[in-house]
Amino acid sequence: MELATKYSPQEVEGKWYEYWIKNGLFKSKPDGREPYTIVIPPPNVTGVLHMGHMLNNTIQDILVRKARLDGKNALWVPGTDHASIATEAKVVNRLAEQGIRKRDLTREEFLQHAWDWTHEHGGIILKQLRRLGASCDWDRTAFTMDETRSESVLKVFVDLYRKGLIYRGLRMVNWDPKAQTVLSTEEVIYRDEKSKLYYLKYYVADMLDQADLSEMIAQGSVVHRDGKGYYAVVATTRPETIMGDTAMCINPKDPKNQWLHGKKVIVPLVGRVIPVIEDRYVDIEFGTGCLKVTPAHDVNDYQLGKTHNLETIDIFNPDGTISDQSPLYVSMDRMEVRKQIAKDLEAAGLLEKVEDYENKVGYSERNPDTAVEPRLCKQWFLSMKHFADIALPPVLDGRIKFHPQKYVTTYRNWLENIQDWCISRQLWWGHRIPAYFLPCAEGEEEKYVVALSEEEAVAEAHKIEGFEKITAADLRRDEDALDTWFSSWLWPISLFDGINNPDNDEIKYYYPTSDLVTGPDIIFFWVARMIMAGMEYMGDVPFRNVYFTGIVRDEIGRKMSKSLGNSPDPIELIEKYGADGVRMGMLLAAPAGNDILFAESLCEQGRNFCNKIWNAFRLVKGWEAADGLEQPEVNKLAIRWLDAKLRDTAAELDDLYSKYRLNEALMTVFKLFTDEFSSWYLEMVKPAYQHPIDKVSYEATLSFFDRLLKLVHPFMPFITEELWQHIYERKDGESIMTASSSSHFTVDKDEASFLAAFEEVKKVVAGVRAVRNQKNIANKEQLALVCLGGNAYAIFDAVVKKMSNLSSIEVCSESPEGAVKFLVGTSEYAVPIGNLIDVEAEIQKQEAELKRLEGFLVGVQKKLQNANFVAHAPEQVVALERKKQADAEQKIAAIKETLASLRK
RNA sequence: GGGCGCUUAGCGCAGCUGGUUCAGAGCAUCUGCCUUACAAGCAGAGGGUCGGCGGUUCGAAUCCGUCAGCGCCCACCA
Repeated sequence: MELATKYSPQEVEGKWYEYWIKNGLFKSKPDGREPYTIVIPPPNVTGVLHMGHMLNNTIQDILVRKARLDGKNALWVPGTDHASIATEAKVVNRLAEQGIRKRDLTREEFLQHAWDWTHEHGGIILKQLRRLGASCDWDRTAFTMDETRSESVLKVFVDLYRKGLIYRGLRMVNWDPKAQTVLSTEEVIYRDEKSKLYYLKYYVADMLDQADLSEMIAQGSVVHRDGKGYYAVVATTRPETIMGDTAMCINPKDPKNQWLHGKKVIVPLVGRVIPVIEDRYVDIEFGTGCLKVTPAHDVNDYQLGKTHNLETIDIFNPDGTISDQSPLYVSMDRMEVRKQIAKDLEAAGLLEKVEDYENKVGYSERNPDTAVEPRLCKQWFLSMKHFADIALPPVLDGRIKFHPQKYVTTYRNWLENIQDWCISRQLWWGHRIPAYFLPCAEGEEEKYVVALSEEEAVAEAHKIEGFEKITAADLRRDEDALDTWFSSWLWPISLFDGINNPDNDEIKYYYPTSDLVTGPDIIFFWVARMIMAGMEYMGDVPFRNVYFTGIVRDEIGRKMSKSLGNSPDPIELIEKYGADGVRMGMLLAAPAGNDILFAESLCEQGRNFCNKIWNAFRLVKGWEAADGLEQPEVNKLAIRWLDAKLRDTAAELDDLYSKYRLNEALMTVFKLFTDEFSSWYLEMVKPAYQHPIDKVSYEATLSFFDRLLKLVHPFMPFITEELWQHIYERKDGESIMTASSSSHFTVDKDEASFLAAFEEVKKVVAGVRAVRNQKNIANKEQLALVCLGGNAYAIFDAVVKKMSNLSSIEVCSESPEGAVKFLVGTSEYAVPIGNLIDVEAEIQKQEAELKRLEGFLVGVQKKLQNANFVAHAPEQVVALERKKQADAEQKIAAIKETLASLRK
């Protein structure tokens, strides 16, 4: 086979991916083996692959391929999420482009558009994942809104309702005026914002008794007055909400505002007279200590309103414009009103001052430009106390491990302060809430039943007094859909149909899954809730380990985003560097939990590594194996060494995998291949040009290559499959993916010391090479090596000779003339180079080394002279220091001798 | 305001319960090589008072305190 000098992924990747699919190598079904299961964090069905997915899915694929190689029954289940709010927004936008407004469509028509869009764009992302090499069992591809999953969601809703954990209630919720739906508290993102603090004048409506007032002032009241009368000053960041003011509040303990006690004030511009109420909630220090109370539009004000029985005036429409409940600015946008009202207040002399102010404003996670509006509405909630109680223990006691562990604290804090989960959304794209309202008269309290189907709902309704005769036509199903996460939280269960069919073989075999790989940004949205659902419905954790990846950023640490244009297209990267190269690039910079600063140059490194592997293969495959040839000594040593080295490294890798230190595992594999295998082993056994290699060494090399490819495979599936198929004749359907490899590697004592000795030998070789480098002696030119006073590693002479290109290795007690000397440990070596030697330079070098060693010796001696050290430190440590001292002294003596001879 | 984490070579990082190989590998840099596997390569080399200060200890990158800088999460101060 003729091989190009460069690996070309384009010719290889598609071929093997097809082969894997054709042979059903990604498939899994329950059997007697140990299962290893990952469920994919389902990407948005209409999404496209971005760098975050690349990282996340590369990691999952590495884990699943490793498990497969270890002989486990590995399953990675793919699927997509309907992403209710995001997808609905996309569909609405697309319709808008076509001049269609959502509100002009019926629910059915709209859903038809949404499904069209889903079918058109859906699953693109899954196709892209194939390019990456993702070894998912595609036959199992699921969708959060497919039949099985939908049925599961509704069942769970009904079940939780019947358990009393789902309730419907009037609450202050977060409203996204753009998407026109309510959001959960987790979907609101608070950002610091530079804004203004407006100081508004609220004139006092009552007549003031001058005597009282004087006394108040004497007691510390701070009174404001101008030509139009007495007034209070209220500081607010939201002047546009004054139309909803129904009270002003002061702290009863605030002396400055005592004069307002029991009075009434007039809302500026609006003219409405509102009472001054008192509540300890008000911060005396903030602003003037006067708070305007708008119960309809602020969570705290709502609480105050409830306590003090205030009227609630909702001045906003769902789209964020001013409603007709307001006397002013009707149908203007709230943000416009803020600007306008400031001007109008100013003009009316009702604005005392404006200050710059920094505060936090909540934005919609899905519409980051839209400020969320607190709004009072009736919604469905899931009571969370119970779930927090069942979800906390498994994480605290280690049944679920977080990597990195620090997220345990985050998790706990959230659960301990959990709020009820608002699960209804005013959207159509999603699972429609299975609640049916019964007919009722205007103003009467709503009545409803919750049931899986309309028939059931009718039956349920019949049980209610007064509704015994009701028919399906009388029922009105709730228009709202469920929060997307209300389906995702069932994912590890619903993928195996564990809700509908709790005792089926699949759920029993695959649940709990093994590892979950996801970002810390959805720890509350998803991870925590899956644990809740798992504990509630399976009585067991949904996964054993959670690997939190970092956020993919660009080289200078900015988050990758479309608007910044700093996010490379993953598919283009794959085309440029090959999937294996990109996978390596992603992982190189990705320690668990740290953000990764992605740079294309990392993919280059990956591509280069592919070439390295490719070329090593070219070399080996180019050899001609000769039968009767005697095996050189150096080959025997090399083989013995690499065999041990491979087992040793494989053990190290297993350890790294078990700790999810995948980037370190990759680095270990990388060094194993480039340094140990290519630079050392291959160079040792490599026959002279156009000479054959002995059969034994050849076979050994092939088997080493085979073993190495398996170690590399989880990281770089394509190139490893390609080469693995070429090492030996393989049967059709065979694959490196499932090639057996013992997973327990050990190195005995003898081998360990052999490995250690070899490391010393490498230093000798490096020493000779350094001499060549300094003296500009070509590699072709043979040198001689003299071991002064003895050769501790004589059995490795063949190695040293070949790797340093030596004519001879001799043991002498004296250094020959004109030699450069170097030390490895305490052994001294000399390389005679005749008249090439530069005596002056050599003296300088040796003197520098002498100085360093003498300094080191002083340090060690100080330590040993310290009676406390000798008395307190463990014996071993003291012995070690003594050895250091002896070694240093020996080295110093050797250098002094060298210097003396140089100076002769 | 509360909580968590980080600060080690130019860069991004590893250094587990304090003491062998503790100051490390990778990339980048520099030097020399187009040595018939690979120049997308090979062989060498340089580079850090482990954020500052204080403490515990015979001994601290490692433990404790404190300060500074950075980051993340949570929280109803308008």
